[in-house]
Amino acid sequence: MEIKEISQAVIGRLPRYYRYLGDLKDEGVERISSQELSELMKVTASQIRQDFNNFGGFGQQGYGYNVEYLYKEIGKILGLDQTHHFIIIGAGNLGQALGGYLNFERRGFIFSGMFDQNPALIGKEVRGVKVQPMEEMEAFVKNNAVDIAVLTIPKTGAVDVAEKLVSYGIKAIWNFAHVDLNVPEGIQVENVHLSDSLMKLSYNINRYDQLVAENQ
Amino acid sequence: MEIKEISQAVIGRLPRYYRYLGDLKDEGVERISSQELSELMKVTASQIRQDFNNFGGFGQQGYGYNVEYLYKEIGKILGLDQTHHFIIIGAGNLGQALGGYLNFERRGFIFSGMFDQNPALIGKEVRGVKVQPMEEMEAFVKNNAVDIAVLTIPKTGAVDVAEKLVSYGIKAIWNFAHVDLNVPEGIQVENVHLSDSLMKLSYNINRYDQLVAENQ
DNA sequence: TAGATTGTTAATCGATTAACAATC
DNA sequence: TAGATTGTTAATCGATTAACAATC
Repeated sequence: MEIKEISQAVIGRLPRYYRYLGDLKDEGVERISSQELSELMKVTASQIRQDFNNFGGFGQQGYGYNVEYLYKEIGKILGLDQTHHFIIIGAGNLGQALGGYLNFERRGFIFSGMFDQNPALIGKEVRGVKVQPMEEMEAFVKNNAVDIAVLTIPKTGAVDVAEKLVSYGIKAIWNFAHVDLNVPEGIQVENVHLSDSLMKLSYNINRYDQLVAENQ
Repeated sequence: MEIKEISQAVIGRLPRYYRYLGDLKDEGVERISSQELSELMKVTASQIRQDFNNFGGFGQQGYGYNVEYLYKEIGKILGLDQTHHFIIIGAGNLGQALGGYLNFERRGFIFSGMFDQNPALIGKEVRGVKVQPMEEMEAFVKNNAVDIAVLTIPKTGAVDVAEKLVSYGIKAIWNFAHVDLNVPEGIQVENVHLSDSLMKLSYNINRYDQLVAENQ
């Protein structure tokens, strides 16, 4: 089977579709047209149809889309029908928050290990998982089929830790450290740079204030 | 002064420029050309020059850009020369992590209040700020010139709380709740949907696995 | 002045939207 | 069959890249 390259713009929209379809499913809605969904989600119907058609036709002319079927298919595309094991490096508040988040488990992401440098945190438990010293990381990754590493450590050291994780065989890094990692091709990285996000917000506040000041 | 509308694509790149320039400044680098910066950041020099020119010329032909000047200018564009007061709604681990993050303060974001529904958390202190009951929110926002509300509560209730915050006069919401808020024009919202981000990562892992399987 | 590098215009590329034929 | 709505092609729009004249 040939796999067409799908743009990250499309991929980025899939989780939102998935969320809306999940809600509709829970409300007992059986079918929906691209038009109805477009009004709900405030995007164009055209975009919805284009997006879905990247993966082959999920709908039916004259009918629309079956909500439950579409929901499941998008889940499959996102790989949510598969199980991934993740570990968290950095057992501070953010690491604990992510470790404690039950919804990840529901989507197939299994929280299986947690590591920290700080001796004071070793042994602490988050949702049944004990914090281990960094020295245990290598053996743990290799023995437990860990796919994903979540980096919730300060930016100093993040690049080094990432490099080590890759050498241990990790496939993907969810990076909360405020630094760009440099990983080999084939290792997936998803950055969550919280302060970048806050700065964008700050820009938009300012921009709006200026706009208002101007039109007075 | 006329203000040109800048695309969010450009705005989204500014924090990253800001970070690199800050690092260069700390390393004592005085000037940099778009070419050098492009190699460092792995973007095209053309894009760098286009981006900066949205805000007027920051460079000098034959010389390049003065690092410190450019750093400061981007900071101003992002509104980091101004002070914003923020409160956090939801004093769980994520809320505590964000409240405890010192770097925000350095950028002009002052953590000034924290609220939660859960009586067990009331009175708890995060970086000198005491958790207050939700009933205190209205008076606090009105009396303390709070600009930004950070929503770290479950998605149930988030829409309601956001609506209330807007009625109290908040300007912007940094939304960590996994739901789309519906706010009036002029209220800035920046969503951080963590599970969406994790799903994208999951997609890319899968995609790469398939690619490898195919080419075997 | 010559060399370097920006600022800016033009060309290209990709993503979004519109339109409509296919088909349920 | 007629009406509805998809799948898909074509048109438009916006963002990125290339090219080069301006200028330090």
